[in-house]
Amino acid sequence: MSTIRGARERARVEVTAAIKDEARKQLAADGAAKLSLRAVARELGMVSSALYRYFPSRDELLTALIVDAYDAIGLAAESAGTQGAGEAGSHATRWTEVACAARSWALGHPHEYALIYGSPVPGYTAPQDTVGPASRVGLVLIGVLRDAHRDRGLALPPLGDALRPEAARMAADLAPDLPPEVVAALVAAWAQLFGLISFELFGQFNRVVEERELLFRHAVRELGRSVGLLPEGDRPSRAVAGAA
Amino acid sequence: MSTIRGARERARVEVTAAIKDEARKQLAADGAAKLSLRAVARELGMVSSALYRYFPSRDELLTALIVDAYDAIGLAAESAGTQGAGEAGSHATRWTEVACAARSWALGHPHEYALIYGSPVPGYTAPQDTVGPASRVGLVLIGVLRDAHRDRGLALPPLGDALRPEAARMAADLAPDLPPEVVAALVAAWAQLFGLISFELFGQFNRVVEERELLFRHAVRELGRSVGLLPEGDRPSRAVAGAA
DNA sequence: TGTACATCAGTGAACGCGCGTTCACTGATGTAC
DNA sequence: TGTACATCAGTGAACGCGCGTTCACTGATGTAC
Repeated sequence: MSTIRGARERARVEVTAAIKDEARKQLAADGAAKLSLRAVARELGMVSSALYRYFPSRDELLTALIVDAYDAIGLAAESAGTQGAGEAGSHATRWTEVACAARSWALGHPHEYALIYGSPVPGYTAPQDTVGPASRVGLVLIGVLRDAHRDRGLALPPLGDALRPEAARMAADLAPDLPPEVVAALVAAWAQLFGLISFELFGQFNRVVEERELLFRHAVRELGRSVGLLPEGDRPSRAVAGAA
Repeated sequence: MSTIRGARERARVEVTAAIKDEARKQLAADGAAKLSLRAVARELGMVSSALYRYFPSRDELLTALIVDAYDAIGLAAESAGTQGAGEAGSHATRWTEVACAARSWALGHPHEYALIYGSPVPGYTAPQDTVGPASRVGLVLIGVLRDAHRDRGLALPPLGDALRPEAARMAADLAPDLPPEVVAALVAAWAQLFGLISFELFGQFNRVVEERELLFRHAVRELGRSVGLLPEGDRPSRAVAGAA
């Protein structure tokens, strides 16, 4: 699997990584639209046509960067989500930690974040390879709610008639063990979480919000409430039956 | 003010509009990064250098499009917000209507939306002219809450110590007549609203959400609750004193 | 009302630039016998 | 262990393209007297 056979293969892995690193550097400097194979090659001391041994086109390089970015923010969320996964009663805290991990990664990698959560790159359509990595953060959030539901149930009022079938469909797709109203709220909260991050990163909070981390934590705590999580210490008022 | 003196001035206004229209068309076709003065001129049957009589540079043209886009979505929100502004008890409905108007405009003008709420255009820094228009949607939301607060008060638990000073500062800046906890919740809700719209527009809901309008309306209703609005018919459980 | 002058929209050529991609090639590394 | 061959990373030149911006110019529209 991860064993590398010869010097040639080893070199290939290293050069591929170097290309992506340099491309990421240029992404950070000029944004995705200005990412240029020629510039990457130049900086690496190669001739531009040499890159075609590693990526068949500029778009494929972009795709690789997108997949890496989804994986990176997904990994950040996952490690924040598994820490303290055992301690009961801290589900709201875990929820917040996951959200904060996503935000921290975004602040540390603004252009990579823009690549995946900003406007789609013109003329570029994301291939199938990206859908798995793209869902990792969402899966972590689902995991937190699953644990919370198992341990103490999630308190959320039932849905109106209109949304009920769609919520049931989404629940069947994403998390059959969670109540549909929780899944509907979760999908919305997922989008809203990235709304908070994007507004901060893309400058909409300039001259409006100063203490951005404080506001973020507050909003995320409320988002947790909106999916049925209760802050530590509270007990659900109308607990839904939870397994185990 | 709006009187146009001579034929020359009239022509200038018309050509300026034609340039912006064509630029918007190209924006819709290829995205902001590919917007090209030469292509716009070509399509208009002019020589590229002629555009410099109207816009001193590509960036200035982009700025004009950005301002127009903010104004357009702002106007959409405003007209949704003033309809039914008189009818008491319908504040939650107005809130939802404003949000739906923003979403509708975004769905109808996806590339202009991406221009203002997507990743910042590389190498482009928004000048001062954009900050006024950029705040119009937010101001409409503030207006709805102001009316709701005047009519029946807004029910929201007090803030924790950490966020209180920042909330007070934001309230003083944005809406001195609203309680700080409402202003803090509103700023977050504002970002979250656009998170919902952006996820839908930028494709994150592909293969996840089918009934997007239903989910949006549901989430927006809950967002209204998060800023202290209560759906029609409900009375606030712990009404904060409202003026008038 | 008529004339001299100023303003300004639009032209056309040019500058200098960087881009993605193809292709025939060289020479080093790996493989099969 | 040694040799013949296949693989493949990297070269260098070239193709064809579009871009933003400048500049001296022409000719029509507007203005002052």
